Amino acid sequence: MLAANSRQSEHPPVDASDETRARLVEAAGEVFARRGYRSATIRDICIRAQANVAAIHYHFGDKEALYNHVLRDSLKTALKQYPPSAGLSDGANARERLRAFIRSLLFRTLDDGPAACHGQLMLREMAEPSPALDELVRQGIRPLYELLGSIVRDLYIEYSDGRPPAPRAVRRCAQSVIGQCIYHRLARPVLERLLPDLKYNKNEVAELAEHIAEFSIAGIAHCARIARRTRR
Amino acid sequence: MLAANSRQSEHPPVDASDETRARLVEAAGEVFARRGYRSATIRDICIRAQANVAAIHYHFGDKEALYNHVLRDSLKTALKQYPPSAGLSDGANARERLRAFIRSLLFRTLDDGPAACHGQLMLREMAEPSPALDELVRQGIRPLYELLGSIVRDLYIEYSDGRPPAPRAVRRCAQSVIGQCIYHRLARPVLERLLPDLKYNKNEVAELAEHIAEFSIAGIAHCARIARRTRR
DNA sequence: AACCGTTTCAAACAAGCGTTTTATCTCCGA
DNA sequence: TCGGAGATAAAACGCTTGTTTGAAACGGTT
Repeated sequence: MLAANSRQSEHPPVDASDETRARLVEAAGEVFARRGYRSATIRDICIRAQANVAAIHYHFGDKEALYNHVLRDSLKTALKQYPPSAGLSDGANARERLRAFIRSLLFRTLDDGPAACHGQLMLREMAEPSPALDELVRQGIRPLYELLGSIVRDLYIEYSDGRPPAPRAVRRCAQSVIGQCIYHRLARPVLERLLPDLKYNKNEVAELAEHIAEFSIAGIAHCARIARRTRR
Repeated sequence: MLAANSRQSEHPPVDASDETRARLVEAAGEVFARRGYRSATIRDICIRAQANVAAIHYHFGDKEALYNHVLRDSLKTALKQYPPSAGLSDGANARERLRAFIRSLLFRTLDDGPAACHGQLMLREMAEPSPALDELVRQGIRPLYELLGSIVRDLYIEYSDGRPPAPRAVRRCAQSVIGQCIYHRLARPVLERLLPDLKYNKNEVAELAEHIAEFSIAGIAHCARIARRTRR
């Protein structure tokens, strides 16, 4: 398993211009997303990538290393395509920043285009964490979580007359926001069975984002006002 | 696969008082929840149930049939333990009914006690639907979804001056509620890494339910008031 | 005690899997 | 032209898996 392999000094040849390698990562992303880590077979991946089964060992070492590459790669791609503060002017207020955060999170997790397996991969990581989740949280999720926390805190302060909010209250409101967004990726199979004419095109997702933003702002404002009353 | 097996007239001997069968279902629930359908091995299940590997073929037919039994069984158990209208008096108003719904949903999905694998199994079904999901939605999820829909509709009407609400608006609010609840089961691995001192004991879950209810009532009220303004 | 349907058991089977091996191909510099 | 490193290919290996087999154990009835 962990025995140093004898052929190369390092698993990934740092050489650039590696066509097969890129094809493998892309194909693996689709297969891992569709079937899950365990059910995905390297044979299936290699057929899609038009490569030999041995190519995975040659380029990545083993299946798990390939999976880690795919996970990192898909997160980077998704964050580049849907940055968390997309289309936001510099002096945007908390409400606008929350809207932008929600919109980008929704688009990022619901995107189903080819090679956009990020949402499904993340979902699987949460349903069944792999050793790669630790790094994923540290480098990908924690920054987003803290960004949302600061947005919610600003909103919260706004509605509680400048009083510093309890971290626990802010955290719960932030979780309410994320929950509403991620739900649509998670429950998609159920919602499709419940509402057969369900669609997630660009317009629908944008409207959904608007709803979640309105719903959440009202919720945060309400929680802040309660806090103002009870703390006085 | 589907060939009629030649030994018995029917796979499940309808005989009651079958001890091994019950042990198998219980052990299988734990293993399927922990490892997932694919990664769970019938050998592991049978060791935990102190049974022979052939027992699964004898009692259920095959692995998939066992899984379907486990799924149905865990849903039934969870709904019995946490009924969606627990502790609700007959003339309860919409706010109280929403609170009860949220509380029971949270407890049902977050319960981790032995043989309470319902939450994790459902999560896995949503991350990777199996053929059993269709029936699960029809018999388990749809009734809950419709119950929540009627509660939200009542609340909505209350805040929009008796005007009949748009089904789409009600649906979105209901999804916002469910999303906030299910999130905590889904994101548990992430939240544990983000907030190392996270606990989900009875008190915490009850407080969480209270937060989600307050947050949601404010959100629904806000959406209803917007509708009242724009429809006039 | 003999019988018979039900249940359990140890062992084997066949398929699929990740991985490894060994050989071949492809360039490019000497 | 040769040599050799990088990359690909086909085949096989060893292991785990779900399933099946055929016999043994059990328990009640005649």
